Amino acid sequence: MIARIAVSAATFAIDKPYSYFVPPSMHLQPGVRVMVPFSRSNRRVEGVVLEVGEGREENLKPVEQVLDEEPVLSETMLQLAAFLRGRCFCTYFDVVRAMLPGGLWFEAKDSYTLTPDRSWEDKPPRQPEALKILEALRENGGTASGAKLSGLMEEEPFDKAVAYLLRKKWITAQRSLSRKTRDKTEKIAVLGVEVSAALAFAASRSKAAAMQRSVIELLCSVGSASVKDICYYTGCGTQTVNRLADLGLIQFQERQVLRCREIVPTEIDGPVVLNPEQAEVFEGLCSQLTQESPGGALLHGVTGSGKTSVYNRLIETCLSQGKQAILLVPEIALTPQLLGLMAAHFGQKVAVLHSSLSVGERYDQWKRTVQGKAQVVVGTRSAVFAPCPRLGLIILDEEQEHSYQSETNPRYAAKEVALWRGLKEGALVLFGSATPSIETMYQAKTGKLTLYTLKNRYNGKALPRVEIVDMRQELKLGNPLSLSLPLQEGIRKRAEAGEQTILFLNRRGNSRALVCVDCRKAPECPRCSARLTYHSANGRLMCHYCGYSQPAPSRCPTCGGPMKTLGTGTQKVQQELEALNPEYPVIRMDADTVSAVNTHEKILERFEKENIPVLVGTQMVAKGLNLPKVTLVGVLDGDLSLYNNSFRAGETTFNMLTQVVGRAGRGDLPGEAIIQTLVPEHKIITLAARQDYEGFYQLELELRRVQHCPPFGDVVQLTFSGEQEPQVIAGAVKFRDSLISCLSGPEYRQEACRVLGPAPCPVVKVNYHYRHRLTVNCRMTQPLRLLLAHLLRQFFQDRQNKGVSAFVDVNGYE
DNA sequence: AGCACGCCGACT
DNA sequence: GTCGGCGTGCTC
Repeated sequence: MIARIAVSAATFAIDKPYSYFVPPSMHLQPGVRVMVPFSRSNRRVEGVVLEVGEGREENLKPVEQVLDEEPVLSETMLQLAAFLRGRCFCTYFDVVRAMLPGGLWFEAKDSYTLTPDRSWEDKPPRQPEALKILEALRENGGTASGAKLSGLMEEEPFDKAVAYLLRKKWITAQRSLSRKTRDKTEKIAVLGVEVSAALAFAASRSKAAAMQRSVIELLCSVGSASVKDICYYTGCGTQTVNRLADLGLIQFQERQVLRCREIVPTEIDGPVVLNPEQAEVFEGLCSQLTQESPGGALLHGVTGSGKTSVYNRLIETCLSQGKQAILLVPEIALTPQLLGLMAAHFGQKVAVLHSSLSVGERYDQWKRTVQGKAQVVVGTRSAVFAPCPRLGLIILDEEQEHSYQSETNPRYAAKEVALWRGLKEGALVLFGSATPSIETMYQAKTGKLTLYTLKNRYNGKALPRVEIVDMRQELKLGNPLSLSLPLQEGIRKRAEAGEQTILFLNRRGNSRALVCVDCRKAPECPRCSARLTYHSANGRLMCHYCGYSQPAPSRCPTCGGPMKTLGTGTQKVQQELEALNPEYPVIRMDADTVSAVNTHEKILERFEKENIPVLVGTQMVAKGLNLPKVTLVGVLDGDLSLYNNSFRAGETTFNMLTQVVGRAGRGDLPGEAIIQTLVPEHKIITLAARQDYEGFYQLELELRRVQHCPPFGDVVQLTFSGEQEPQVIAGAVKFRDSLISCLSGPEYRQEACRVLGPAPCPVVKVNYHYRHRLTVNCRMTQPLRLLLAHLLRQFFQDRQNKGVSAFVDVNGYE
């Protein structure tokens, strides 16, 4: 018997099913993980069995070890892996890694043992590292783990020294595998000595140990802190903390990690009741669900139309047929209500996969799903791989959100995976949205998906009235503030009536820079071409791209001038408001006010309970809010997202505006929205103000048609990255040239491809890696996909591109 | 990528 | 002679 195996060590250039000989005593089936020898050195690597069959057994290496009793991947999942491998330009194993929970993986632990040959004691080796290792082993009773030994020195000399010692046969190496599952405890550091002794020690340390001193000082002032927090607040590495523990100054304790968010089941009174419109949609979906091959559907329902109730009833129906359902949401943190509702309705049958789950918990949920104990899986993107044995339904809520597209290898689109599984496993795939993406709506209009529409709000209330304010006019009228006169007036009126207003700044809300007042320069990350972000929580500057951190300087490093923080603008708005209406309290929600303690639910809770008149916030206030007393919503810079040059700029802006406007008037009181903009005549803005999705769709679709963008064409981005910028560019140019020359060949004649670039990525340097990219505007057909895969393989095999990596994004969001 | 193999210069 | 650096080629 031979087995075809996807091997973890295979890179993109050499990835394929590798054949291995199955020893007669071994029982193997597809989907189990194995250890196999690989490459000339026969190092043991992990693999997944793709198929088992007869074949020529000569010259094959044997499968060494079986890691699972039962397959961890079903036949369908293996097929899906093969499909995604071709789609995402990645290896089999990249996909397998995405499909399985982290807790299933094994960690190789090396340990080393002294041999009886102690000749080195008389004639010590010249390399100091080698001697250090030998002595450490002797002290430790002859055997020690690799982790402990490598902690004594830098990584590279360690590897060299070990290789040398193995060659000399002075030590032997052993490798053991253990489950990576870590429990949900956290390492807490406390002082091991008196505060005065610790401070004395800190003072006695040399300048070089500044980190140790700041750790001690931190612990003296707060008593105890988790190692993670210590690293965050002082900027030290874990090795500094460990060093202090070795010196006896601090001790470690284990503490149970508090689960980030316990899901609180919503109070529900009886079963979900649908209004006539919902009932009609539900009937349609239900009959589709019970078909042999249900296909896909799009539920387009205005904000507040009660899509969730339809999901709920549909999941119920699915379960009653003895099948399982997957509900995908863009971001777990932003959908507490939905989670509560699911927990209330389905109780123990729900498995929730959220990002703050520990590896072990994730593994438990995965197992419950495999065994069919969890019948409803709720989670983010990766939950689309949930191993449901009898899948009946996949729902993607807020289908237009870009979090459904993976930005790391494998760069898969959850929508595509959902459709593939639906087709293969006979499950209904339902996309839901108030503002469907152009591509999805196009599919619905052309009959690939069945379209269902909910036109009315559940409570029968009209959508908010929207007013557009021309900010150029405001300037002419002599109003220099970021709040226009109509908005000021609106806020005042609501406050007097005891109602609430939300002001929305169209920013990501996570970047505050520190800028020099004199020379206007902001400190940049030494590893990236990006500004450092100021974190007021620890008074440090941090880099969002690579994690670099340094203490915030009080003086400008270039000119010595005073430094000032440059916020997201929320602070400025707050100040304006307080100057205008000193009697009304205002709360702010942005990167600066949201923290681990002051979570955004807490801020919202305060806003609601204390009936604070105004909430000013960034994008984080836009989603999933249901606050009945909010009757006015103001968007301060409605056009901002129009100015990025992605083909989705119009769509993003329209979605954002619709979403924000929909926050007003959720209760019994009618809502109103004010959009401030510098381009009041812009079609996207006026359409959003009228809440005219259909008009927006027609406009945008025509634009996409002319630009050959989805759904009419594809935008492929090939990104090249490496430490040597000229080499990266040269590699990209070479790739472009061979792509162009291939495209001029006869078999690609009819493919109208435009190849642009290479151009530097918006952030050129990340962690010392320069990134440049090519943009290909084309129709992503199978031949073209194969061509790109072929050229990529060629690229990776080219010695001149050593140290340069490349990846492909199809219709990504950057 | 990772690792062995082979060729070449340096040093005991 | 032996050690270690570096270029080359292969991975069932």
